[in-house]
Amino acid sequence: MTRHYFLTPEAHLLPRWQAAFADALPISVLPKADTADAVLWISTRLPEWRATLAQGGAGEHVRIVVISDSPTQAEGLEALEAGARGYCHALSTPAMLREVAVVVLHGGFWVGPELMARAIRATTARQSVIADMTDPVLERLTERERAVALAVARGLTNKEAAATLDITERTVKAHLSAIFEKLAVRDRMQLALKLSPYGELATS
Amino acid sequence: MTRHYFLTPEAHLLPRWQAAFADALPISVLPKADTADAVLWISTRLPEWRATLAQGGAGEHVRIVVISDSPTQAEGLEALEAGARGYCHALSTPAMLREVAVVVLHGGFWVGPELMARAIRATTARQSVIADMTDPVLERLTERERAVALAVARGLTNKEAAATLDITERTVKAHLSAIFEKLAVRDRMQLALKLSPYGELATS
DNA sequence: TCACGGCCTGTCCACTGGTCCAATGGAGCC
DNA sequence: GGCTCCATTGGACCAGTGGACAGGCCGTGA
Repeated sequence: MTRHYFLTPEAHLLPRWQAAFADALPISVLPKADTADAVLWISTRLPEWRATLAQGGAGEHVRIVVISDSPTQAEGLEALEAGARGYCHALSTPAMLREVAVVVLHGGFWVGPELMARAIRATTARQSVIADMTDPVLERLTERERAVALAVARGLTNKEAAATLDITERTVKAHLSAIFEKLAVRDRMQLALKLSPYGELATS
Repeated sequence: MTRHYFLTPEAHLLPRWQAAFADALPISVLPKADTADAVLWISTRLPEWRATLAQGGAGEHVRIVVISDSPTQAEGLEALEAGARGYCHALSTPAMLREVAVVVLHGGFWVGPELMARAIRATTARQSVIADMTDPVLERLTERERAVALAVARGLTNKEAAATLDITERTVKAHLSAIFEKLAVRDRMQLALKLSPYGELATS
């Protein structure tokens, strides 16, 4: 049988929680290790909910759902990052709570679609930059200049860039002059700042 | 009743798909609008799976799960970004497929834990940095050093930093030496790279 | 063939960046 | 009063940077 623990500062159940799960248990501290499947509902009204979440989710068969009186995207992300499998409104209807329980007990994640969209977007935005070599800034440079620009923006000195590209330090300077001219920057620092979104790219 | 459509190039079912859902239907083109709940399983062996996913997921009561013969995180992110509610291995066991179906039909997302972790990490990394003013890196510096560090990381020359902070260029150098020492970086470029997450902060 | 552009290299020079050594004044602590 | 930490500045010195000017090699296209 699946147990539903509700961890709140007041250690009592809201009527709708009881309506959702007949066997709901109000608690004020983490329950003992439970062999059976269980859902641990943690309220964000608990000041130390983050810490509790972090320790409670460690290698257990317990699914944790964070419930908030006023859900925000930032808070949701925190909850998920800390190991929660779900994040929802504390005043969700009993039917909704049961949905959430079904999802997390079956290995899924329950988050708002907007939150999910945001999480995904942030992830892909990062790598799309990496994948996208034909940027307006970099495409103005020749292939060799691009290599020099990335090396320098990575923090290498002229000598080091020369070594990695197997050319003379003088040549690096020549390319740099062209780069500064084309990108309208005065020095390597401004170049690095202009190319900062490509930081991950340059490092790899 | 829940319908399960399997969209593949060959338009035939694998045995395990049939084992998972008695009413599974093999298709080669998008089905007509379905009023009932339905799960649309799209195989990545379909060359145009991205496009199909994008148009198929538009405002329907159909949950889309992308199945891949060789799942990767990048592909998973693409799928989720394009509107899929789940992403899993095409050769998952029937029991697993049923789990996935339960989750997505109840409004959840089914993604690998690693994938989820990555998505979350990418999102929170950016903003936690901005929100967190007392970072281990910057808090190792004195107040004055911090100001110099941010100015320099912003791309200012020593002379300019001196002017904005209303001190001598010589003093800027002194602070910089201390900064390089404390943060264990060799020059202003490395400093800028180390502080690059603070770019937004420094500019403002 | 000649012109043009990308790529590579060289020398000379002025400026910038970074370090070493050294010093002063102020704030806080035992 | 000593003592420590911080901010400030100075001089000297050398490595790193960037510009000016000049040349060579090679491929494409008029």
